[in-house]
Formats: sequence, structure tokens, C-alpha cells
Amino acid sequence: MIIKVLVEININKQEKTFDYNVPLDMQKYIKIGIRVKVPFGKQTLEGFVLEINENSDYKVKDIIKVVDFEPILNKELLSLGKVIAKENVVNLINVYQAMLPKAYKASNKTSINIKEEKYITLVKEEEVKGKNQIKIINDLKENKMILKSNYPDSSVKSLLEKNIIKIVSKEVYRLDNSCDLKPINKLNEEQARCFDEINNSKNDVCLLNGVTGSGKTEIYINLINQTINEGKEAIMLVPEISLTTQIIERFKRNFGDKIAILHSSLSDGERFDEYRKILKGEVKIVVGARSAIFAPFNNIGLIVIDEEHSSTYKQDHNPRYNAIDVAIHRIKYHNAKLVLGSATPSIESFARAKTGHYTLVKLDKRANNAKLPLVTIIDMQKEIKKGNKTFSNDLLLAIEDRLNKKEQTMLLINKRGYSSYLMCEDCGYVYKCPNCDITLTYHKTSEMNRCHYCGYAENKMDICPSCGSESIKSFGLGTEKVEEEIKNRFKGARVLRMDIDTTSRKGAHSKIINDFYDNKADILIGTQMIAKGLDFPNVTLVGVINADTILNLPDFRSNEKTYQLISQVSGRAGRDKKAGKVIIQTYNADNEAIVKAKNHDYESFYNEEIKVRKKLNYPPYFFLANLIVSGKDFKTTIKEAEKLGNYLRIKYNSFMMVLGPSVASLSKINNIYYFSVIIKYRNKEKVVKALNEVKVLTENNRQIKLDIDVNPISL
DNA sequence: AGCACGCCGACT
DNA sequence: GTCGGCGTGCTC
Repeated sequence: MIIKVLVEININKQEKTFDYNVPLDMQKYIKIGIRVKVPFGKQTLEGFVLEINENSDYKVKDIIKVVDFEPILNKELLSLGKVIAKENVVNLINVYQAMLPKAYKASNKTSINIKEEKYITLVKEEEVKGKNQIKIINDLKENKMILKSNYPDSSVKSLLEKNIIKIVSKEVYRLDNSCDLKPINKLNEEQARCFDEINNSKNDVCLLNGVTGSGKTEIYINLINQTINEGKEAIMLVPEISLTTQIIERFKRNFGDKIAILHSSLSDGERFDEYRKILKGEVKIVVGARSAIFAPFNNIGLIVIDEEHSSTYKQDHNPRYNAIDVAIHRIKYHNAKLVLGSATPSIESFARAKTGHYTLVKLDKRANNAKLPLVTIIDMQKEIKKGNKTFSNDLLLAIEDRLNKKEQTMLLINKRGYSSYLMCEDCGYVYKCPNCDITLTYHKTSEMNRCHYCGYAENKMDICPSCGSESIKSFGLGTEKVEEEIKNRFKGARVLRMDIDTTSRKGAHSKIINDFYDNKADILIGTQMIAKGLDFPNVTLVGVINADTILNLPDFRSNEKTYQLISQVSGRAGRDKKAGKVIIQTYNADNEAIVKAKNHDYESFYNEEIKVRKKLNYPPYFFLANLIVSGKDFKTTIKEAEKLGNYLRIKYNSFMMVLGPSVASLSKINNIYYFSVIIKYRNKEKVVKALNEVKVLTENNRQIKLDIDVNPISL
């Protein structure tokens, strides 16, 4: 018996497999989709069995070991992986590995084990002496199995020696999601209408466009409940952010141990256990982040993707798949339904809904009749003339008012650290990272200058290294500085700060959220991570300190992202009975996205933005691919990038527009230079072929690396 | 990924 | 002469 094995390492070919012989005694265990250990040159590797054959053209070696009893990649996932590999121009092994939790990846190194607990059972009844021994026997008369760790080792040992008891190991899960179930809430009239519209839609994809706080989650829960009542399975995707705790708790309350949770906050062992619950068919629902889209179900009835516009659904490294695209493949395979939910859908998704490819379901009213918050835009150009650099008068007055009323405030500043950068006022010297083409961010807490890209850190210098001057000034705003100024202005106010620097320790994240939820603080200052999904009933004021940070990025999606951020963060205000207020400070007070977000007018924002996309040949009118050429040597890297651009331009100009190469938005990180060739196209199939061709061509050049990002979410 | 092979410069 | 640098190609 010969098998084709896809080994764990990258071979310069998309689906390259190696042939191995299976010795007779192992043949009965061989199935497609299991892992095997094989000799590979001088090393031992693991790989997936993709084919079973009679013979081979090569002189084959024997496999070393069969790893799995049952396939860990089923037929659907095996072929899904091939599609994703093709679409994203990556090697198949990378996709299979990305589909699986660490414990199930093909890897000769990792071993994550099943957790077992040892129990004691009775073998024969016999008179025993000793207090503890008697207790064990008595307990065994009440329960057939008792936990070994509850009794002293010595007593257990002597009973074992007398052959009165024996030990059995029982597999246990590290996470227990069972809890007291609460009944599923009845839908209100509006929610029930959406529920019906989704059920009756002729498209298999529905876009649920519901304003923040309208109760989309209730609709998801009812749809999922219906699905499992039909005997089918459901996948619920949530963004990879803090909202997990709150949303997951809600799902646990309604579904208990029928759900498995797959999320980055889990340990490898916990993740392994949750995944095994799915493999064994013990759960019907998976709640998780991006990679949970690959949950190994066999009979999917429904996939829900909440906050569908979220960039976390696109993996930002290889394989750069998008969970929404994967979801569409999976629902076609299973004849299932996909629900995309968002208050601010991506332009692409909304366009598909407008053109009838998706069914558009709208939910315009907030649940329990809460009003959308009143949004005020503050023109910081005017404020700065009044001498207000960080906070406008309006924002300060509003904060003071909330403090007096014992209500809470959230302040968003989309930059961590103290200030954006330090500059010498005399010579203009700017502190830059020695490894990256980026200014260093000053962190006051640690008295350090840090690079947010490579992690480089240096002690803050008081003297300009260029001219020796001592007048070094900080420019721009970060969370630390906002925190400092707030504390200075509002003595006695209890302030929490949430950014990467305050949440890196395990558990720190949920502690901040819980403390704020429990009203242990008056003001929460944070980066984007406070903007999404969180539900704090006592927050009645949200301030966006500087709405321009995203707007100024050179990205075709910057308007969309600005709209989404403002809208999301506004949604944090006044979710309960009290009315909410949002104050947005900006230097672009007449920007379309900001004005439309102020008016909570998504449709009209969409109508403006789609015109821009059309005019500039951007998605959804054209597809994009970003070909990132990187290398250690500046000259060879740019030369190779140019060669690549010209090659595509000359050979394939009939079906693609080739732009660049241009310096990538981050031109140098960790001493590696980056250049970008961007292509725009309509014909997917032809382009994927061409991209595969250039991928193979550049792969034998070891001086540079080509990373292809198909349908990038940012440029 | 790792490792052998081979071609070139530097040095006892 | 030989030691060792790393570019290149191969692993069933």
C-alpha cells in the first residue's frame, strides 16, 4: 500500500505530496485525512494522508507511525482547503495547518495531551483497617467511582496492593461550559420580523443591518436554536476582541454544554478539548473567532458572522483567508444559511445586498426603545485657536457633568503610548527606530521610546543625539497622555486605561472591563479595543479625542473605517435607559464619513462612498491583490519588485491593471524592506493562475520573499 | 525545514 | 595545498 503524504514543511509547489509505503500491520489504520509520521531526508516529519494507491514511481520508504485513529480533516475540509489554497495563492499545507488547533496540526514537535483524572473503583469487598481505608470503602459503596486525588496516597496504595480497589483513568475536558440554563428571550416585534425575513429569504446569504443596540444577538440566538432543533449544527463567529466574554456568556446561558468555544484566550489544552467535543459530535454549536469557521461539523445548518465588517475575519498572515469567503463555501456545501450581521456593513457586503446577491434585512430601532445617541462634532482647528489642544470645552464640560451625575465616560484615542513622537525643537531631529522606518512612540510610564512594530525600546534621552540641545518636545497624543491630563483636570476621578500596554498580562483585560462594568471607575480611556461590542449600561458619554488618526492613513478603506469606528464607539453610549451623548473631536469636521456617522446615516454614507470606489476602480467594482516583495537588501528588493511589476504588466495587461511597485505603507520593519505591487482585476480565475506563476518564479530566489495578499483589507 | 554538495576566497 | 563561507537543490 502506497500513500501520498502532504508533509508539514513548505515545498515550492502548491500541492506537492510524497509517496510512502505502508507496512502490512499499519495498513488497517490508514484513512484519508489522518496524520502519519514519515522519514524525510534525515528528519522525521508529520503529514496528512491525501491519497491511498497501489504503487509509486519513486523508490519509497516506509512510514514510521500512524498518528490518528480517525481522520482529523474530513472530506469537506480536505477539498475546502484546496479551494482556499488556490484562491489565496498559498501552499495547501499552510491552509490545513491554519484550519486546525495546535494539537492537531501536522508537527513532529508539539504534543498536547488528553487530560485525565484518576478514579478508584472497587474490585472486591474485604474487611480493612485504618480510618482512611474504611472511608474509601464506605465512599465506594455510595459511588461506584471516586476521585483518587481526594484521598491520601498511602491508603490508596495499600488498598491497591491488597487488590481491593483499582484505578481507572477518565478523560476530562479542561473547560466545562455547562451552567444553569436560562430560557431564550422572546423576540420583539421588529426582531421577529427580521427572523422571518431571514428564514424566508431566497438567497442563502442574508445581511442583517441593524443599528447598535437593536438586539441582533437575540436574533442570532433564536436562529441558532431553530437550527439545532432541526438536528443541524451552527457556527457563530465573533471578532477576536474583548466582546467575547460578554457574548460568550450569553450563549453559555442559553445553550450551556451544547456549545464549544474556540477563542484566542484559551490555552492550547483547552482549545484541544473544545475541538475534540466537536469532533466527537458532543456539541452542536461553536462560538469562536476567525478560525472557528473551520469547525469540523458534518451537518451545518447555519453560520452567523457578527460584526461582519470587522477586519479580524481576514487573517493578516499566510494563509490570508477571509472567514466570510470560507463561510460562503461551507454553506454552499451544506445547503445552509449564512447571516452576516453589522450596524456598519463593509461596502462590499452592502453592495452585494443592494444588487440582490444577499438578502438585506434591516433593523432600524434600538431594543427597549433606547434612542441613538446625540453626536456632536467639534472642529479642533477652531479649538486650537482657543488654546485647547487635547480637549475641547464641550468635552470637558460633558465629562464634569457625568462625574457629578455619577455616570460613566469612555474616551477613545486610537494611539497607545504617551505621544506619537519626540522631536528636537532646535534641529528637527525625530527619534526613529533603528530597524524600522517609523518614529518611536514615547511611553511615559516606562520612560522609554518604543517602536510599535518591532518592539525595539530605548531609554528616553534628554539630549538631542544630533545637536545636543535639551529642548526635546513631544508631539501628538497617546492614551498615556490623555490619562495624565484627565487625572490632572479631574482630581479624584477614578480613571482606567485600556490598551496593549495595560492588558498584556493574562486576565488584565477582563479585569479592566469588569471593574468598569461594576462602576469601580468613572472614566475609561482606551484605544480601538474599547470601541467594539462592549455593553456598559451606565456609560452616557463617549468622547473621540482625535477622529483623524484612521482618516489620514493612505488606505482606500479609510473613510469606511472611520465611519465604522465612530459609529461603533457611539453605540457604546446610552445603551440603557439614560440617553447617550457622543463628542467627536476632529481636524476634518466636514469629512463625509464623520458627518454621516454623526447622523447615523449609513445608507447615505454608502451612497457617497460607492461613487468613490467606482471612480477609482476599487472594490466592489474591481478585485485587488497586493504583492508584497520584501528583502534584506534595499537595492535587490526594489529591483526584483520592479521586475515582477513589469513582468505582469507586459504579459497580462489584458486582464489586470498593474500599479507600482511602490514603497509599502511600512517600508522597513526589522531591517527588512517592503515594496508593494498592486493589481486590480475582474477575472479571478485568470489572475489566480498568473499569480501562481509568479509565485513559483520568485520562490527560487532566496534574496527576496513574495507575499501575495488577495483581496487585501488594507493597502 | 535541514542537510549535502560544490564552488570560491583566505590562510597555516 | 586545505578549511570553511554560503548559494543551490533535494528530500518519496
